[in-house]
Amino acid sequence: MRSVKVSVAREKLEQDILSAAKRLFAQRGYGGVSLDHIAKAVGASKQNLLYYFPSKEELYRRVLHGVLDVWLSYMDALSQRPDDPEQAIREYIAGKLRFSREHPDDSRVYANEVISGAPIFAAEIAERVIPALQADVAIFNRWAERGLCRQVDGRHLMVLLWASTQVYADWSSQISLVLGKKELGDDDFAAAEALIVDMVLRTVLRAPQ
Amino acid sequence: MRSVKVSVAREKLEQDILSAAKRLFAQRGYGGVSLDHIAKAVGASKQNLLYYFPSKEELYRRVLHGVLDVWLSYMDALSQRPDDPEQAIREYIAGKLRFSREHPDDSRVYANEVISGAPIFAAEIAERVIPALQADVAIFNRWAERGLCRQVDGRHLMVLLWASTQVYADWSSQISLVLGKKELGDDDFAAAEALIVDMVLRTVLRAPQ
DNA sequence: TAATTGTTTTACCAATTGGTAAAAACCCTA
DNA sequence: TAGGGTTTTTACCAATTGGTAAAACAATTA
Repeated sequence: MRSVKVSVAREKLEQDILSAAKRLFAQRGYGGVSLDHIAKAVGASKQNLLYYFPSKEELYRRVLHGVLDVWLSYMDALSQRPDDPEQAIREYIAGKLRFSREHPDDSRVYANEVISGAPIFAAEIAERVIPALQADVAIFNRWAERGLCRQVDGRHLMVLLWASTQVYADWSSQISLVLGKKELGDDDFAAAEALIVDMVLRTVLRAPQ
Repeated sequence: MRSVKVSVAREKLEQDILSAAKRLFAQRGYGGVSLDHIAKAVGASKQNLLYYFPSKEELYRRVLHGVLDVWLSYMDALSQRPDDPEQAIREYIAGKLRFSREHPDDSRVYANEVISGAPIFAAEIAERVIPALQADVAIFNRWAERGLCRQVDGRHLMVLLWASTQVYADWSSQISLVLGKKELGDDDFAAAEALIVDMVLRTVLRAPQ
């Protein structure tokens, strides 16, 4: 039976810490960030931060957990339209690009962890990502069986979809240079979406027009 | 007029340091690696390492420079076959996947740097990568003019090619989980190549069969 | 208001960080 | 074998690292 007011204030600071930590981990990776950096970013002391999170690794784990929540929430588009591959694929790609646009730091934290071999993440990926992926692969297979789409290796296709959408978050600094802009805009994401959708539909659909 | 023998020994250790540093930076990022880590990895002392490289940042710069050399060396496949888009694209994709296969640490160092906003790399990317990219884009445009291929946004297409090939180095830990293997094999890279080539050719070529 | 609980601050700690200075060891050539 | 340059080691350094212990402060409730 805890007090509501205290709980709210506590939750607020806890969230502030988590989001500051996410931003910094995204930019510099786990080893490149100190508790002091994070503490200063939220205007608290390192010891105060350690009151909320017992260790740096535990804080990082919490960040990762939240990142994975967001990541997975953009992954169920395929199952929403079980009878319409074209629309399902369109929405999946649009959703993943929206994720890159709206949650670039989540994408970067995820990428950093995976690049370093997912030392902390591996178990959670195996438990949460792989089943979601297998569900999506199964959907492709069912479409193929019903003649709604061509037979494809769903696993490699999903990898390609992840790669080509998340790159617009993770590599935004380089893509900006490539496009000659300070940062990516709506038009750039629209162009990316058009290209990726076009490519995937051409490859996956049975009868492209 | 420097002594040959000394120079060879020196070069050897210098290369050892560079490659150990590359491996560690690839795995943990710049901030996650200490000079002591690198020194111990090559069996030398930190101070000895600082005799060869004046500072950690300078060592990192040297690593980045080498990485970019390798990266760019896989980027000129398009210009090798100026009259045959299909073969040029096939070879470009095969080459980039070979890069992921043979130089995964180079790919990861590159990715880490770009993800963190390319604080040190930006200038060199602008100087060396962008021109190479523009050359490739120009090739696509010329093909389109001559009716050899469909009109596409070469910049986004190149981004997609980078993303979908390098992901097999940077995300190998996650892709292994997805494929249910301990590590990626020849067959996986072959499957990836088939899918990517298929998709790109379908999209880019004027008359797909 | 007193006691209790929850939160923040102060004071530490040993280990590690990137880096310097100088002495010592090594190696080649005159 | 002596000297001179090159390389490595030893000895430091101040700052920062993640983390602990306890005191001080604030808020809530009996």
